[in-house]
Amino acid sequence: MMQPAKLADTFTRKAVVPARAFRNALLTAMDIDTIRRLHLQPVAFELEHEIEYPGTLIDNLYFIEEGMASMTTTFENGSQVEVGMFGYESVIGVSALMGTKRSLNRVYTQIAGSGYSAPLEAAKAEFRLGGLFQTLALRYVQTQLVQAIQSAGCNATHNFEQRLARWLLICADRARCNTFKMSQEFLADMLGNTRSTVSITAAQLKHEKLIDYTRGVIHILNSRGLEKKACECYDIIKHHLDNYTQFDGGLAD
Amino acid sequence: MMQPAKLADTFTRKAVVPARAFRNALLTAMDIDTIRRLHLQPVAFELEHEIEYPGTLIDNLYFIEEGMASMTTTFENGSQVEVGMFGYESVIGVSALMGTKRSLNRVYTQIAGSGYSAPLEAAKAEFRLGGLFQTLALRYVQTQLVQAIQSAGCNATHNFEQRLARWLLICADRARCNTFKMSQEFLADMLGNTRSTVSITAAQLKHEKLIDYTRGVIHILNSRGLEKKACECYDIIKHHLDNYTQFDGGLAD
DNA sequence: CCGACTATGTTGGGTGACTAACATTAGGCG
DNA sequence: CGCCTAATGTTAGTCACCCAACATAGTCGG
Repeated sequence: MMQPAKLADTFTRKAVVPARAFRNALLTAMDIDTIRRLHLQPVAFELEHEIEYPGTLIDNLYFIEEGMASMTTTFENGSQVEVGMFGYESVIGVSALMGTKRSLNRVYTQIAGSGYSAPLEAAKAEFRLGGLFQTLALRYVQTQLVQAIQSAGCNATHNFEQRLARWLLICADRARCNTFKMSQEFLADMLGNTRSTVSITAAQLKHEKLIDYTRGVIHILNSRGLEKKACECYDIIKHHLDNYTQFDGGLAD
Repeated sequence: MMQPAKLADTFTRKAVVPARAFRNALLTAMDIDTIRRLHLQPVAFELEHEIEYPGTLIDNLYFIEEGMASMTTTFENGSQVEVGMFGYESVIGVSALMGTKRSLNRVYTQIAGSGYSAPLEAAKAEFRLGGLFQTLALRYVQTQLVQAIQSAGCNATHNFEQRLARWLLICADRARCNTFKMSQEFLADMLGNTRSTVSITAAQLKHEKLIDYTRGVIHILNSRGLEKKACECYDIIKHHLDNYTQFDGGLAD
C-alpha cells in the first residue's frame, strides 16, 4: 500500500515477479519468499538525511535502490572522514546482525534517492534461518570490510589526486550516475583534506577535461581517464562491490 | 597427543575443564562441547610465519593464544601498510565463514607465540549451527571492521607520533607484553612511513622516558604517558577488542 | 679480536598539504 | 535588476614528512 504502484503488485497480488524488479543488488539476489518475510517498506532518502547516528539503537535495515550514503567517523579535533560508501549494492545496519545494538558511525545521504527498510526483528529472524539472506548479508559485511581495509591503506599511502579520482569514480558507480550535487567543501570533508587542496586538484582534473563542475554540481566527463589518475584501490573496491552477490566465478572462488 | 600436556587431558580424559584453561578470548568464551567439535590442534607461530597469503585457499581458522600477527596490504608501488592486528583476542580466517574462499590480505607473525588451528570444515559446520560460535565469530568480525574503519580515519588525520604511540600500545595489549622485538624499519613499514621518521619520533618518545629500545627490542616504560601521546583511536579499538566477548554491559548494549 | 652485518642516528633538500587570509564569481531571490 | 550568499579561486608562509645518502654503533660468527 505504501509501495510504489508497480512493486505493490508484487506483494498484494502475489504475482511471480522476477526479483530484478528491484534496483538493489541484494534484494535482486533474493527470492520472493525471503523478500516477503523481510516486510519491506519503501523509504525516501532525502539529502543529508541521517540514516544512522552513533549511539542510537538500530531498529531497521535499509536497502538503497537509488542515491548514495556515506559512513563517517568524527574525531575529537572536529575533523570527520568518510570510511565507507553505500549505494544500490548496499544494506545499511548489518552490524545489528553482528551483535551490535547501536550504531557506531554516522551514516547519511549524500545523493538523495530511495530504497526500502526492513524491521530489524524481521531481518534478524531471517538471518537466523541461515539461508540465502544470511549468506548475502555476510558477504556484504565482508565487502564492507574490504572497503575499510583498502581505505585504511589508501589513506596512508596515496596522494590526494589519486584519492579524489577514486572517490569520484566510486561515487558515480554507487549512484549509477555521472552527475551529482557535491560542493568542494564537502569533498574536502569526505577525504579528510582541506578545501583549498580540493580546489587546486579539482581544477587540475577539470583542466584535463576529466571532470567538469560548477557551483556544487560535479560531472564526470571521462571515467577512463579518471581511472588512470585513481589508485588501484578503485579497482579493488569496485570489483568487490560489483561481484559479491555473484556465486559463480565471483569472489567466493 | 599433539597437544601440550595439560590441555591434552581436557580432550582425552573428557574431564570437565573450565574453559579459562585457554588463553584465547574466543576459546575462553566457548563451552567445552563447542571446543571439542572444532577439533583444535595446537600450533606454534614462529616469527614471520605466514598465516595467510593473498589468493591462497583458507583451510584453517587460527586462534592465537600468545604472540601477535599483523594483516597488511601491499600496493603496486611496493609499499605495505598494516590494516589489522591479531592477538590473544583473535581468530584468523573468519572471512572464510563470510563467503570468501581465498585470503585477501597477508597475515603473518610479528611476535612469535602459539595457539590453535581448527579445520575450516569443522568451523563452518559449527558456524551453521547458529549457536555461541556463530555469535562470537560475528562479533569478532564486527570488531575487525571497527579496527579497519578507525585505522582508515586515523591514517587520514592523525600525525605520526600519535599513530606510533597507538600502535605500540595496541601491540602491547594484544601480546600482553610490554617488551617486544621489532626494528624501526619494521615499524616504518607497518605505519606506512619512513624509517627516518620513525627514528626521530621514537627518539623523542625515548627521551621522554615513555619507551626504551636498543637494536630491535622495544620496551614500553610508561603506558599512561604513551596513552596521552596516542590518538583517541587507541581507546576506541582497545575498548572493542577487550569487550566483544562480553555479553553484559558490553558492546551489545 | 676482527670483519660483516644490522640497527639506529642524522642531515639537507624537496614537496604535498595545511592555515588563514582575501578575491572572485555564479545563482537565487526579492 | 541588483543584492546576497554560497561556491570557488588564489596566495604566502609554514610544517610534517619524504628521499637519499652517509655516519655510527651494537652484535654475531669465525
